[in-house]
Amino acid sequence: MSRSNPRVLSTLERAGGFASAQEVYKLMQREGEKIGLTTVYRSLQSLLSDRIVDVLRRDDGEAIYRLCGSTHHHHLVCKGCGDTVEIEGGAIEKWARTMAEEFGYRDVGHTAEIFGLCPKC
Amino acid sequence: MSRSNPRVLSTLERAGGFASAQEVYKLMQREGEKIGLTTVYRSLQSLLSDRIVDVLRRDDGEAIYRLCGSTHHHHLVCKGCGDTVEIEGGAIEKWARTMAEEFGYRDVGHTAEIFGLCPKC
DNA sequence: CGCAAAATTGATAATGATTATCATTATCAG
DNA sequence: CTGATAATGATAATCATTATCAATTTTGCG
Ligand SMILES: [Mn+2]
Ligand SMILES: [Mn+2]
Ligand SMILES: [Zn+2]
Ligand SMILES: [Zn+2]
Repeated sequence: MSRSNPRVLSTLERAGGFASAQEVYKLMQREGEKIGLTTVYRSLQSLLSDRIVDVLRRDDGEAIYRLCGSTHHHHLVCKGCGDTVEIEGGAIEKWARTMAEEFGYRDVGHTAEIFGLCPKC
Repeated sequence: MSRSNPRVLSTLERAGGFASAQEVYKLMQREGEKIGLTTVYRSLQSLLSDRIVDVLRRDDGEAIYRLCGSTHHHHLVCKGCGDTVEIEGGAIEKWARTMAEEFGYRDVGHTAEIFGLCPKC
């Protein structure tokens, strides 16, 4: 299919935190990199399916990406400022396995996210 | 500035779980209700700011709404046929509260979903 | 009741992110 | 080198959401 363009990953690293496809694209343009918006979208999708990056949604619905730690984890996201904490999800993992087994589901995965207002907000 | 059209809330109630603005609109059309898409969007926004409904995002970014008070539950979804089971989330609720408290987050909500292959698939 | 101000409505257009096309270009195996 | 295959990116299409704005309904008061 298609591989991720390494310059996209490098740019996302340099960005530090979360960045949208549009933002990564503009960043690369500003730094004189010659790349197409399509390639940025494709690369981020590829990084996502390879679990190299995480994706979240801004309040306006725009998808934002960030480098992901290697271990499986979940997020505690601030509704106010978007600040994010990576948290451990042992209880969730067990819950997902238990529920799946109870209803005979196989090949099971899950999503879980907590959102609220951080201490600063 | 503008109030929620009560028929929108009534339709969201009847829908049972989550529904997007587009879905609420189509539902009302199918049932012969005369209403504009704009009013549906406006009403859901109003219900949101009045804390009558919660909003979440689908994977594709579409905003979905649900009644705040309705019985809270989670879903076990089949990746093959789309069949869905509503499941208890007690373990999740506790996990969410614990994590939020640990990091000082207030006004906390969460999302959680399990997906896999159902016995038939 | 009249009637004008204010609120609601909804058709329509505009916005903006994301995705689909598809021809061009780069890369690779033999 | 050469044909095949993969990557690229300009462009157009999609689609949810939001902005406009004129028409309609409701409200409040003499
Ligand atoms: Mn997990
Ligand atoms: Mn829950
Ligand atoms: Zn915050
Ligand atoms: Zn199934």
